Amino acid sequence: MKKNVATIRDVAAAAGVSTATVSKFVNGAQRFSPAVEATITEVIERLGYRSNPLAASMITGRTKSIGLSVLDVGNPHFTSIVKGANRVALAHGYTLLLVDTEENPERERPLLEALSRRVDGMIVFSRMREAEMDWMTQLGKPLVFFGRLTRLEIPWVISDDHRGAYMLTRHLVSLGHRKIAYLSFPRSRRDEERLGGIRECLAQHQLELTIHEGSAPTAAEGERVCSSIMLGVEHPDALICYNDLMALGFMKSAQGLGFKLPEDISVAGFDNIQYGLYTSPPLTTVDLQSERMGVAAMEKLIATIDGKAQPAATTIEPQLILRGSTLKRN
Amino acid sequence: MKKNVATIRDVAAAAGVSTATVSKFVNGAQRFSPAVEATITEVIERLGYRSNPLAASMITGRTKSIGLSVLDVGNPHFTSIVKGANRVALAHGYTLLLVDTEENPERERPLLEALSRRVDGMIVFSRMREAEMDWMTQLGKPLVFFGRLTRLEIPWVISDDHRGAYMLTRHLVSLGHRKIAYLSFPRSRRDEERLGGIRECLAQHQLELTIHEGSAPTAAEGERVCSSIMLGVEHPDALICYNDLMALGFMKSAQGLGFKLPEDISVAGFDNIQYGLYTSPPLTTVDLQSERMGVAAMEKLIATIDGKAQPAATTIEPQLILRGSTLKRN
DNA sequence: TTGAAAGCGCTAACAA
DNA sequence: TTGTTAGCGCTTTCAA
Repeated sequence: MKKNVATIRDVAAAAGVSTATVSKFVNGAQRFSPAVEATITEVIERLGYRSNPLAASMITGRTKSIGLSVLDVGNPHFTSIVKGANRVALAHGYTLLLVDTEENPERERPLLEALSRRVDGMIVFSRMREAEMDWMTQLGKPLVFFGRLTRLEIPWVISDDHRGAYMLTRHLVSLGHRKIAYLSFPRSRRDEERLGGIRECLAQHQLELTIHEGSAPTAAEGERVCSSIMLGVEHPDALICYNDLMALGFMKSAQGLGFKLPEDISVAGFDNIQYGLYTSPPLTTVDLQSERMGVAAMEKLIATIDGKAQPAATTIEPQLILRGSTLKRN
Repeated sequence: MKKNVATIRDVAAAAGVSTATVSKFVNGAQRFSPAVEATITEVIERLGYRSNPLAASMITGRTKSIGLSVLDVGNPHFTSIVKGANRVALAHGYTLLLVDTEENPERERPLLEALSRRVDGMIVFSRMREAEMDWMTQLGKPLVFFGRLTRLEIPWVISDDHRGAYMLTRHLVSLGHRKIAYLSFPRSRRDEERLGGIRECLAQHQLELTIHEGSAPTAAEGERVCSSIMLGVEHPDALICYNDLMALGFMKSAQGLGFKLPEDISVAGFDNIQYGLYTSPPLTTVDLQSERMGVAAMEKLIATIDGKAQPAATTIEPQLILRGSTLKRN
């Protein structure tokens, strides 16, 4: 596997035309005389010529690739976002530059700064607070952000977490639950929105909320906190988890402790990851439409790159998915 | 967010030195007089100069990015590979260009051909047969392939699927299973290796194998085929699935049909995806070490790029993970 | 230690 | 319709 890659000059020379002509031909920029067209086609084929995209990008300033930064591709929520974004990118001829910051905020800035020079735009999922994000707007590239922004002029895409949480809580209350607890993940900006939705609903019913703090949005963390939630003086009769992964871990651990689900406690999460379908009982959840979020973000970014005006914010409506992990109390 | 990006010339002019000097300084190519060093440092800082990686790549021919092509990021097996590969890439200063071919073979070639011009090397997961892959070696970039190759001179990384299948089957036989079935996925090159391992073991015990063909490596497919496997004249007492996803779907569906697992049928898969832990019963599986495969592939590729000699093949040993979905017969 | 100059492979006016 | 020319921003001999 070695070099000898044909350049546009080789093609031009072999075809007896100028490089400009070849360039225009390759980019389909105009029409040509049949003779020239035939020759160039033949020469390109024979030499196996392919335009060097780097050289082209240098001049046009467009790389036809888009940076996507997520917190953890291993989390199905983010994986779905990547899927959705990738599909749209592909359809528009863009390639995805993936960055997985692995929930490490220090990593984000240098990674994104480097990335920004190689892409036409970026889609960013971050744990940073808005006050620490000003540098992003200095990057000189179109951006789309996952999450609500109040000050920075970056278009964003969000799911309506508050509403989703409200819907879920309301359902739990209507099932007769009175001792509702929330397993939180305060590091996430979405945590407080979910908490807000839960609180709003509980307040309307004069119910209390118990909060247990989680320190990672993972199944392992759900397992870890389970005993402290379930083996206190009085355990909740329903637990809302920050996400499905935590719910999965919690359920497993609770069952290991001898609790019957959903009889002893109803459990629900957020994200509607596929794997919530395969637990026993299957997991009630709020579908945040992860893949659609990815699609929406990528569409918005590409439209911005193409100079089409875009509404700054896109909100995606969640859907409550009822399954066996939540049960009516009597 | 607009242009006004400082170039190396701006820095050189402002610092009163040549662009060559700035270039060498930025790349740490040599030592400088304190005066020059101080000035350049200051000017770079003041102008917010960052080297344009595209321009640099044009000359050096190195992009510091690596293409990774997988069949479906949504499949946890591939997600883990991406995780592993990404971690190594990051540690070596490389960025990942992700390609998700979505199990669509026609897509692979054009995608990889385009990709090859923007990266220093590629790691490829493909459903293509070796006979159709010659064009890959023409790409002029270092490659690493996931899967065994006999003719092409591309380094590869594999898990020992044959051995993994053998181990699993042997365990099932030792548990007393006699009517073993395999839910296959013939489109995958690894399917026959797994099949081979199963067959070898069963032959040693004079046992028959029933094969059910699956058409997608997904949970949905596992659900779909369940009834035809379980509701025939006589159902198997153990089912090995091509992968964990199919096993997850199968188990759910079987339980829906009223079967008790693992009493009525033992089920096992391949990959050791995280979610096999959260089913009831949890899934027995063969851990193919997905993340380690990603790590190995990336390490091998980077070593190749760096001109370090590498053994052509790396085989990763699988590990049998026993959980509740397989049970002793009596 | 520093600089001059020659490109890397391509595109984009502008002319012809 | 085709060609000339002037770079894009950077690295790299080679000479000073």
